[in-house]
Amino acid sequence: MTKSLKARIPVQQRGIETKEKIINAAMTLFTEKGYHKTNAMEIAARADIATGTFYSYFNNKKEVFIEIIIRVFKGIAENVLLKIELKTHKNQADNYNELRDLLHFIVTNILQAYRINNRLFKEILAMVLLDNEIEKIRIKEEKKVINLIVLVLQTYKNSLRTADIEAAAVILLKFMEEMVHLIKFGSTDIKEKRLLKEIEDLMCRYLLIEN
Amino acid sequence: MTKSLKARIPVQQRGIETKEKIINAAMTLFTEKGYHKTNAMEIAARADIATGTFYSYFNNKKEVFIEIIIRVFKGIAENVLLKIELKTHKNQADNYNELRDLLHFIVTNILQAYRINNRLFKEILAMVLLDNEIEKIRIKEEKKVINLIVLVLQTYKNSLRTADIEAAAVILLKFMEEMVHLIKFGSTDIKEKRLLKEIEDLMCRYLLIEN
Amino acid sequence: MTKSLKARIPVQQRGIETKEKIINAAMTLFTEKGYHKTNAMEIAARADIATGTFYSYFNNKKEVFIEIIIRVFKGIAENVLLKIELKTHKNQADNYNELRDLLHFIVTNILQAYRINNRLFKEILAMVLLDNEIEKIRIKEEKKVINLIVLVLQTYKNSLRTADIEAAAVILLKFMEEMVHLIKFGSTDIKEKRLLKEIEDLMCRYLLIEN
Amino acid sequence: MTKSLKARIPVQQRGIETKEKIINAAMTLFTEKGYHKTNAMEIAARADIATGTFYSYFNNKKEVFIEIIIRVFKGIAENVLLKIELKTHKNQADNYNELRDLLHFIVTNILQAYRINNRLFKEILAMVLLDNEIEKIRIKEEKKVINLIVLVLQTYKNSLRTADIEAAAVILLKFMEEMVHLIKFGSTDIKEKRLLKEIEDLMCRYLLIEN
DNA sequence: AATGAATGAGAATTCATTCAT
DNA sequence: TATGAATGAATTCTCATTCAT
Repeated sequence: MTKSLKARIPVQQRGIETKEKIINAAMTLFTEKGYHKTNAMEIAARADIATGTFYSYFNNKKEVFIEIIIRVFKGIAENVLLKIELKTHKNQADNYNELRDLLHFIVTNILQAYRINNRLFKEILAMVLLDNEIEKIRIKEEKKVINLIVLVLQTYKNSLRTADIEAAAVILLKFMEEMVHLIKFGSTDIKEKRLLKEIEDLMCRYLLIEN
Repeated sequence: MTKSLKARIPVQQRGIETKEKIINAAMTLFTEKGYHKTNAMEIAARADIATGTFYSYFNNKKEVFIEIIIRVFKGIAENVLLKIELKTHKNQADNYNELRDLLHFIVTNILQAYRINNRLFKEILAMVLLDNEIEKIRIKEEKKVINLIVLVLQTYKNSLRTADIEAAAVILLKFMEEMVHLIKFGSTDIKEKRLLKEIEDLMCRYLLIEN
Repeated sequence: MTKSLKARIPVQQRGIETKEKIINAAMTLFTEKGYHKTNAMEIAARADIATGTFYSYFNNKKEVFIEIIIRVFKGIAENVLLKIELKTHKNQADNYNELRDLLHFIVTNILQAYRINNRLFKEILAMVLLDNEIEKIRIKEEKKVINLIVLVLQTYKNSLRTADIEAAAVILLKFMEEMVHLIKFGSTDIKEKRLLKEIEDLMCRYLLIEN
Repeated sequence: MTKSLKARIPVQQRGIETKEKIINAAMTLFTEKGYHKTNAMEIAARADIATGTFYSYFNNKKEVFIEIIIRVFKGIAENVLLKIELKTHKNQADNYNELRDLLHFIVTNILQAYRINNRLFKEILAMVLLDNEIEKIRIKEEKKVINLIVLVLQTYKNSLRTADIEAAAVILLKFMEEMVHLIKFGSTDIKEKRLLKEIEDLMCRYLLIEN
């Protein structure tokens, strides 16, 4: 805790590059062998720096992982949420088909954004479960997304079957997350297309008033 | 593989009791401080046996954890699935209200069965993500549940909106799992009652033909 | 194989000295109490370094022993073979007495080179028998010596009774080795002088044409 | 030492059979995986008895090995020495050819007697080097053989070039031992036939007066 | 006598982190 | 600031032997 003051915040170009090298090396190794089986010396070796240098930039292994996790979360957020926001604002009509379109667009974009390696992603999910600090980061990021979903849903208020928008937002987010994991990393034999159809049907039937 | 032959299979009553003591001690410690922060010597100490004795019954810490995980899975399965099966067969009419009742019954029972400690459960979920061997066990258990869900859904075929029962079963299971985690261990401020209402609504609207 | 990459190759003077300290400490302990009864922690303690430091330079106890064995082999080779080579090239006449002189010179020099401690030597011999990797090193070194003996014998071709120089070289090497062990570490009561006389007689009678 | 009183000496047929089972199991395992890598529990398991039973018959692992070593030594002695003794006494003439015949007979018989498995034999040789107790047993057995060789040589006194029969006996025994190891377990590419010719030549030239 | 469960000291090894140069 | 050497507590795992039944 007090220690965290120690880690250097690079200002010079060289320092920034070194930090970047460390993060990339760590990411490669976490992907290859997992977080727990990677150690600081290896990361340093892979980044082509001395062990001591590693500890100039990060106080410990976990800090690098947190940095990576934040980037992954941010990466997905930036790629997906932004697009959704834009799409939403362009698409103000509130009839069934257009909303169905929007939901399709969202699911498709999330799936596209999950370009992350299976192994690394599992490591991140596990770490979220095992480490309180990282769990908090996840919750914080999640809150942002939930807020956005609430906003989007409110835009279409009149077409919604559901009154409790907050609860619906949480449930929808969790559902979509789980579905992305199922499609991307799941063990089912069912083809993506079939799953996607049911997923969209489920969301539409739950959310939208049909005529 | 070859090593696994080493683990002793107790024949005497005394040995069976010792193995049980080890499993209980391990479960307590995994719950208290997590799997990764518990070591074999501690488990032995808590079980009031020698370190060597631990290694007579299990080749390593992971093996005890697998034993515990299997028991947890089995425990949930036996407590929930059985009830569902019984309920299903008693309730053959296929009108909307009765099916809604059944879904309510299922969700309620799953929630009741998840009496497991938060910490231990997170450790198990993390382990499923991190360890292939344990992932396989999970997948195997999951397949059984999916098959049961398929059976139940087929019983109510005529009342279902959904044609693709297999896909629906997988999606429903994942959804319910995630919702249980959300309610039991989630970080949302939304009260259980509100969430439950939306969860049931979602499932009914997705599955059932309304009149 | 993959693991062997782990062992640090010292670049700084300090590291080189540490490695040397470890080898010396190990040699002392193997001599004092034997290889099997010495453990890595003891070696580290004797070398005045931390246990971990030992494992920075060697992956395990065996690796230090291999290093020592190679040095012992090389030590004998350098001390003996070189002298023999020099002597051989100075001594080109091929009459009986000069050859007898040469054989005497060789045996005497080998005996002098075996200044190694009895205990350590037995440990090495045992290890050659027990460990394939070390056996291979021995065989490799032996091949070099046999080649040299073949060369020496060929120089004196005309004076030899034996046509099959390769077979003779192998047999002579094994014989000399065994005789050195007998004299240095053997349990016989017979005095070195008597043994040496017979050993030289044997070699001369076997090898040389008498007039 | 005091403990040795504990080991049961079986008198009943059943006990004798159990002891025999243990020795056979140990021999198999020492052959398969070496002495050091075999443990008491494994031996018991292979012999189909309980661990405790093992310790009723032997005070420790080494005792079984000693028993095996003695049997191996005795086995070679009985198969070889006896034959040599008989042959010697039948063959009293002392001319060159008959002695050469005898030497050939001896070498051939020793080679035949070494039917022992390579691995086990190396283990025994290593143990002789590493363990004083076992070394003593070897020395004792060797003394017997040396005495027999002395006796045989004295029988042919008049045909011998060598005056120092004791020294010659020791040297010859060591030489023959080494040659058997070379032929049986050695790493040379040279064919047995070539080696045997040189070995016999060597012994004859060393020992016998030629005309 | 036989069984197999239990012991526990001890060995090998790792690695996050600090420190001397 | 960078390097890489050093630390040493912590952990896993083994196995000869004893003991309770």
